[in-house]
Amino acid sequence: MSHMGYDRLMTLDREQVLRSAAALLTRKSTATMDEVAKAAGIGRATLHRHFAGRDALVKALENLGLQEFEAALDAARLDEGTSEEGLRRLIAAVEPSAGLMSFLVNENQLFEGDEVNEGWNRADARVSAFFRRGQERGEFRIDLTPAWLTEALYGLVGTGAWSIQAGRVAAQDFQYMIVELLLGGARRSVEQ
Amino acid sequence: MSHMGYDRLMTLDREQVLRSAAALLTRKSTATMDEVAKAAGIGRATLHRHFAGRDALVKALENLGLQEFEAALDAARLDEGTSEEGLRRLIAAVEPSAGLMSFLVNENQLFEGDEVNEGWNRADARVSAFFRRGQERGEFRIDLTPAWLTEALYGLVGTGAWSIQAGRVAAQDFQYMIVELLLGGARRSVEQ
DNA sequence: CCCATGTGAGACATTTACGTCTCATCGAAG
DNA sequence: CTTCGATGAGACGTAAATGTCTCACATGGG
Repeated sequence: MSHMGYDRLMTLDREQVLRSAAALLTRKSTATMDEVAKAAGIGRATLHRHFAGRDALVKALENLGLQEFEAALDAARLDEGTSEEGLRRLIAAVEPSAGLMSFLVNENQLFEGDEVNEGWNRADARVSAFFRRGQERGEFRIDLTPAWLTEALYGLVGTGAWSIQAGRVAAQDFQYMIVELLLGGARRSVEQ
Repeated sequence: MSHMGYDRLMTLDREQVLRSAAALLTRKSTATMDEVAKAAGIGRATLHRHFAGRDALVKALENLGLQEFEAALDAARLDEGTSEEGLRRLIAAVEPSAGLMSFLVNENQLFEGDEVNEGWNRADARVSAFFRRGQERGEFRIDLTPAWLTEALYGLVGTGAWSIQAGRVAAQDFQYMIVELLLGGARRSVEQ
């Protein structure tokens, strides 16, 4: 077997290339195909053999990110236990993909009407439904819309990933920082 | 008088060009100089007369954003009243510049070691000091570092601006969404 | 009325990244 | 050993954006 058009099965090579591309593009979203290739330790020609062009590469990254995020949603088992427990599991499951998600969150500005977007709409719906469920259970406040909480979750994950990457916060605090801020906010409450 | 090198005084023309450039680049960070010019309703040549090149344009935007953010910090009078009141004033004061800040937050990834960065370090220090002061007063929880709260504030402002721009949340909710999430989080607390 | 300044339109050369191609090499399977 | 396939290096041609330049126009002041 070798590399083929289908993207369901992907060789380890292809996956590793995507990994390093994600790591690079997270830091420098305008990186050249040549830089991407060098970062992956392969030649530019080989990169083009794997991905028809830059668009194809970005689309592959979107698919990978979406795939990982949906896997995280599955792994988080959002409907088990309290909403807080579900959220903690989700952030924990998402942490390995945070860098990639950070890139995609900032990049998705450009894309519209793609079929990829449909996939993200599904994921968004799952997150949004999770927050709504939490509201209905009385575990989440109802004056913040599920849509906003969803966006805020993405934003905080991206910010967290970038802050760690920039060395401004400690990597080990990723989950705690995000979950605690998202759940409890900065205000010091009596019940704590 | 005409346009001159100094940037402290700037003609209304220059300022308006920067405004529209910010509005465009917030939506499409890779917009062409030609697109920026057309968005500003001027010719590409004129744009180049005002700003030596794309780098100069971006740097001018950074200066404008920094200037506006520092003005917002001043206007917020962070040391008056409770920390919560200060934060509310800051978010309110920052709202008009949220789009520009959203652009800069995502763009600043690239720049390092500039003199602009020094300006942002000053601003960061002010925000961070504000959170630290709130902690010392017992108004903010101490298990979230001032550095992280600062980053989260930037991230949430950017996310809020983008979410509104994308039509996913209502513009009128900007301040409330950010302040309430940043302060109180999503958890429904007994005391409310 | 005339002139000076700023402007828009567009031509032009340059740069840069892209995408394609060729060719020599390396490695593994037969 | 031989052969087939994938790779790296690099040489192209191409497309797009940039930055500079010229020129005609228009507007406003002297």
